[in-house]
Amino acid sequence: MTTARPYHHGNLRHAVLSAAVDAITEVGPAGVSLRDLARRAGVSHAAPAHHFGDKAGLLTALAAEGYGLLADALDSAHQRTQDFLEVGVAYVRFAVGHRAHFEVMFRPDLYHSDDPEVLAARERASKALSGGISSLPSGWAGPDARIAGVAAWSLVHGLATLWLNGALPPALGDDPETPARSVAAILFRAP
Amino acid sequence: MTTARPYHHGNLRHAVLSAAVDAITEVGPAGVSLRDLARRAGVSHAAPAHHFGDKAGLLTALAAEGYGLLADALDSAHQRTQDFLEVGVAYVRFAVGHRAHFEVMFRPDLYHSDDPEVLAARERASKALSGGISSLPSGWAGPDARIAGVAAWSLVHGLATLWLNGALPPALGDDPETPARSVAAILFRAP
DNA sequence: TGTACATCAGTGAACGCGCGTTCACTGATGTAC
DNA sequence: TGTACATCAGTGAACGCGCGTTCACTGATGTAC
Repeated sequence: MTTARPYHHGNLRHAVLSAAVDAITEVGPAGVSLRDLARRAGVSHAAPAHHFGDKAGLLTALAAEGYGLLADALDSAHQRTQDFLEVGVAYVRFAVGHRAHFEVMFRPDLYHSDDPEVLAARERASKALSGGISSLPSGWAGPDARIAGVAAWSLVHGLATLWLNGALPPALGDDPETPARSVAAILFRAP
Repeated sequence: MTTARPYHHGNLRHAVLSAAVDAITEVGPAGVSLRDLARRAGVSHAAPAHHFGDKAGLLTALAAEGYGLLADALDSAHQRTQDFLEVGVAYVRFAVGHRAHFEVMFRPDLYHSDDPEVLAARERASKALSGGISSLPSGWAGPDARIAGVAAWSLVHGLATLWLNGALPPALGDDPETPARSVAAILFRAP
């Protein structure tokens, strides 16, 4: 951050991605325009396209970053608590705390979902989530661990999505971690 | 459907809503334009706005219709099977079979979510879903029936959303009802 | 240390396009008499 | 049964706007000598 704005921005990539997070939080991933991001970042309107190619390229970078952050959050929760329930809670916390990333990640039609960086980060997040199943009481997962993983993922993903949409009853309070812990406890209680 | 196109369309409302379902299925709710719907419905570009006011008005009608269809589907499944697991499966079936309606319904920022018709239909769908909890083995819901309802809703909503996003492993097959039944069975097994 | 030059990140004017909205209009339909 | 008139659903030309993209350019930086 120099005082006088130099000709070379220095960190245009970061500035545009950061503007994208703000804009997406306000208007959603589909409503964002490259010109608006340029305005927010204080650069010429053609700069974002110059750097990212096009809007899909920008959102690809954001999705990859998002999957990386999610993987970090899940891994950290797992190592910290050794409790898969808390991994589920971390998933919900990530979705609500990184709404823009989360919304882009699950709209593969908006970005290049076969981008190598995206694939690698997604694989890492997927492993962090499904791998945690093993820390549950033995026998919980039942005969099909894959289906158990889908159930756990669906539960936390659904709760996060409904929460972000404002679809859940206001009586649940302000903190999504509370209902997240409650519903996860229902799913994960011993069979 | 008369042979020569008359000056008065006769059922512009239905024609535009139907075009909207097609368009949303192709490009998502945010990507739809009134001019495109007019083209698809074979009417002048100003006709949709004339009838629905604006895009939010159109999507409001679609959301109300969607909540009504969902309520019907859940009620029907409940009465047919007396099994809440099958109500959950019906939820997933509705989401996948009526993708356009489903996607609009859970984007309240795109329409007038306080519209009386929307509120009434949503209330009906909500009752159909949470009311079914009572058909579960007594004691399943535990001390807090509201949280149990949130868990059930989150599970089926999450599965439907992940399925529609193409986020789930292809190994699950082509029919979302199979994993829906499996994950619901995990959640609903006796405590 | 100084000079010349290649590189390339970012600029800004210009373009064509599809959009929502406006508004005077057209013509089909329904009702009063 | 026929005529006059009000209503209103839908038309189509016109507008201004923000968009993505193109492209010749500018100027900062790094490297060779």
